[in-house]
Amino acid sequence: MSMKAKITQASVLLFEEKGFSDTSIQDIVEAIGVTKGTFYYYFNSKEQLLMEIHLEYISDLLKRQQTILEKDHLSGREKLEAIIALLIHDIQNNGPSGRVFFREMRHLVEQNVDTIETQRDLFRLNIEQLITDSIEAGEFRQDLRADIVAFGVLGITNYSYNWFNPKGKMSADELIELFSSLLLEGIIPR
Amino acid sequence: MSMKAKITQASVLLFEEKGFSDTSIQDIVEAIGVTKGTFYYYFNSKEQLLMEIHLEYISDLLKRQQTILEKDHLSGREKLEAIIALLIHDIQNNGPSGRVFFREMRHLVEQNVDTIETQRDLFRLNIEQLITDSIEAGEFRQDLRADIVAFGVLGITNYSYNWFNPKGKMSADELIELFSSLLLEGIIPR
DNA sequence: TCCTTTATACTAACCGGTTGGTATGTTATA
DNA sequence: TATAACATACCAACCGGTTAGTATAAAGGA
Repeated sequence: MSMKAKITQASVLLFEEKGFSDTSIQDIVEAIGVTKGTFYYYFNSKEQLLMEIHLEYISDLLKRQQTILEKDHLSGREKLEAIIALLIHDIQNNGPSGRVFFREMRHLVEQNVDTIETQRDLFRLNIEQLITDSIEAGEFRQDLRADIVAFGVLGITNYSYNWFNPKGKMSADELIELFSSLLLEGIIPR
Repeated sequence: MSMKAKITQASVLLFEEKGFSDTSIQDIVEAIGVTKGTFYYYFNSKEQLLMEIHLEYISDLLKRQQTILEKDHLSGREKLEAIIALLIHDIQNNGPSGRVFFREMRHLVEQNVDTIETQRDLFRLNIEQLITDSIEAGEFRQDLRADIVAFGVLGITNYSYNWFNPKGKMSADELIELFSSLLLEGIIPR
């Protein structure tokens, strides 16, 4: 693994554990056995490192969301389930990055916040569009508000980053099935 | 308002805006025009201040949840809707405190984290129990897992702290109705 | 009632320690 | 030998917390 990737990986773990502000660059370089000179050879600032972590996280999610949305043979329901699965599986593979993404965005400079928020909003608006289309197609309830449903889906999945342990008794696939069933079928018996 | 209350209020707003670690005690006392000595007259440490903010927030929510659960004439559905309303309305009244609660708990010392987590878990387990009872009573779907539904309800509502603006076009009451409908009836038409 | 004591509510000044960042020096590799 | 990849040493600024001291008010005794 390249030194830059080592620095990034160690940073994510430390940022997750202690937060961005309480993690010093000294902490980061000590974790991988180098010195501050090395850090500033690869990054111009602590903030730039945080920005790269954010960009990597959200652009990866957007790319994978896009491949789901392009699968025209899938129904709206199947696409929605696939996006839920994308996010829940991501806890397993990218949990630390996700938690840093949700918690530490405020420490980016304003321009970078704008960039990240635009991409984050795009992910949400893609879900909203999927729901709008499915409502129009008659597959989803006519009286739903697509924006609120999108926020609901994201709320359920993103909150899981805070409690779901993929190594626990319940597997990611079970959780995906349960959340999909809850959202699609509702709590009240049919 | 007492000086201690002033300090707490100013702190919540600053913690929300800049985060706990990036808010210095100097920032807090400057916001209300006193000096650091005043701060340490009322608090033993910055951490103690954070703990009091946390305690006030969660104990208030628990108390109000309890009054809902005690209303025996309400159905499970009505109780669940009342708890959703409790949390959404709280964004309006206690948004800053809520965001500080969700984001800054890690900065408490271990013993205090335990205390807060126990109360936070109690809030969730109360919802879980309500759902378990309603499933057994046949009011809710038999194939639901109460724990997952509780996490789902909390995910949807707590995530709203991050995006819902009570002063925007949509009112809190509208949002409560939309979320209740989504969770209870589901996305797929009946 | 007067005077002493004590409590309250602060202020100003300071301390040891840490921070992000920089300037410069050294080493390995191609 | 030139450049990439580091290490070393350092700085000015800032941090949470402490301390000594002060003005005002309340309480208590002769």
